Amino acid sequence: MELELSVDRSSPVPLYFQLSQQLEAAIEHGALTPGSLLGNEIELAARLGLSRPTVRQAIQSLVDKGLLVRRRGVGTQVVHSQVKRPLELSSLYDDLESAGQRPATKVLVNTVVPASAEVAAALGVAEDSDVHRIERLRLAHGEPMAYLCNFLPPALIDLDTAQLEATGLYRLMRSAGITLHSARQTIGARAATAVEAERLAEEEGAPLLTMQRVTFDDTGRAVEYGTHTYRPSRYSFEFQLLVRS
Amino acid sequence: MELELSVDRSSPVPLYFQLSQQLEAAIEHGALTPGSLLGNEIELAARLGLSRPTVRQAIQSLVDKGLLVRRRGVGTQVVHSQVKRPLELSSLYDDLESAGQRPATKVLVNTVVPASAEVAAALGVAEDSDVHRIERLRLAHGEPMAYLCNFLPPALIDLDTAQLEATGLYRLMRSAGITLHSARQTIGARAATAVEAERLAEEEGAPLLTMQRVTFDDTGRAVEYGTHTYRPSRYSFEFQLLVRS
DNA sequence: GTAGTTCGATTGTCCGGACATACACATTGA
DNA sequence: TCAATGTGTATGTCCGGACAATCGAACTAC
Repeated sequence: MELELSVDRSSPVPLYFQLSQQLEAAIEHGALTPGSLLGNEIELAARLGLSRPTVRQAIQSLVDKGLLVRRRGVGTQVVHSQVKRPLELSSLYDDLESAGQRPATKVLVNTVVPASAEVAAALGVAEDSDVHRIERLRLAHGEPMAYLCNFLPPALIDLDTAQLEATGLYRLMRSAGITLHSARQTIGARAATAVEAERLAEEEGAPLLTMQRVTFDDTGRAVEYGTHTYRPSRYSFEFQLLVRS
Repeated sequence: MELELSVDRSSPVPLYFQLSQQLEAAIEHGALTPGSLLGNEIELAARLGLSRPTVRQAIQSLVDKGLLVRRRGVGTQVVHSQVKRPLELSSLYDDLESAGQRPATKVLVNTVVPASAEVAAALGVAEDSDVHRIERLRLAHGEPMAYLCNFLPPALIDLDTAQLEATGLYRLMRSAGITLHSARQTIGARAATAVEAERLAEEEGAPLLTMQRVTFDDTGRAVEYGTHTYRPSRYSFEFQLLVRS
């Protein structure tokens, strides 16, 4: 079986990227079956009219994604396991949407408040300086699923309530030209207080899943701090990890 | 300020790796301050007597780790944020130990059982075939912290109870020559049953943090399936994420 | 003064080659 | 029979160069 691969040299898309996408598609589509060898790099490069470094760059990106495994003296083969998606800096909104849940958002609060000590420390701004505060209720199938409380530094983005109800916060930030880079997260659990129970239609004392997150852009600025609580019967965190070798 | 960098060509350690380690150390140590430019690649290569691709490979590995950011036409600079550690495929034991908690483990069960449907599906073995089952209680400061129930395929590793109490499961597997590759994890929460409460010295109905994980080695084989419950007052999941661009 | 343009600097992409290293397998030897 | 050795093949590392794309700043023109 010969895999059909080709590159378009007139395209502005980098050659290694064209190749890696085709390989990834072939794996996803099943044309490259798990465990199968990929053929050696030299020959592959010759077949495509590319140099070996370019082919290696394409392969390496898929190795980094966990789709391929290289073995010296053996070859490169497709990992045969149910690799879903590696852990991304994901938003709840996108998670739900990709699960076909058609999420709804109700904005409870959208205002500017002085930063508390906790918020100031997380965002790296002065205490009592102005920060945006938004509180949202995320619903799926009409049922409350999560309560989201977020703080953003001022002058970063203007938060329109209508937009917040139509899409997710991360998507808004990205379309505002902010390139998200990393986030620090803590996931825990606790018993619901009376107020929390009321918000999420749970009983007081019921277990809640909690997540706190500080998100940074590519310059290292903190761009968002959030405290979220989820109903564990409706949501859990699910992700794939890769070892860093 | 000139950063002291040098490579040892007689060392078997790859040159790019030597360089990346020195740069990482310099960042960690503070010699390279956040936001500072790294100097252009050409000049850096010349100074070290290396080629540009080698220098680029070193820098790239740190970019992948989230320590550096490249900007075309500008240069490469150190990310200025409190980057802790990226999310690793971590073991609870290592987590605790690195936090200086001196964890203790009590092995409750270490036996071989026929695989249930759930376990068989997770490990990719036939139902009712033999699998190892181990149940452990993880303690810190004499207090129970987590209850760990794990299943392993047979003939992979022999599980000595004494060893299990002395170290973590992941460390045992690694030293048995198994190279961990990826894991699929689910984190949730639920109320403790009477049995769970008893084990963890909690009250019935108290919130518990739960984690299920299937771990794969580099050939894609499932090598471990685990169901863990944590006391949320004693433990929470904390990690750093990077965006995949 | 402001907007548009040019230009230098720096990374991004790609090439072709060379040698080292590790693994699998066949061969050889005891 | 079994272990040690050799051999082929594939990836790992490294080199030196070339041109393109992009960013920032200085410069120019209105």
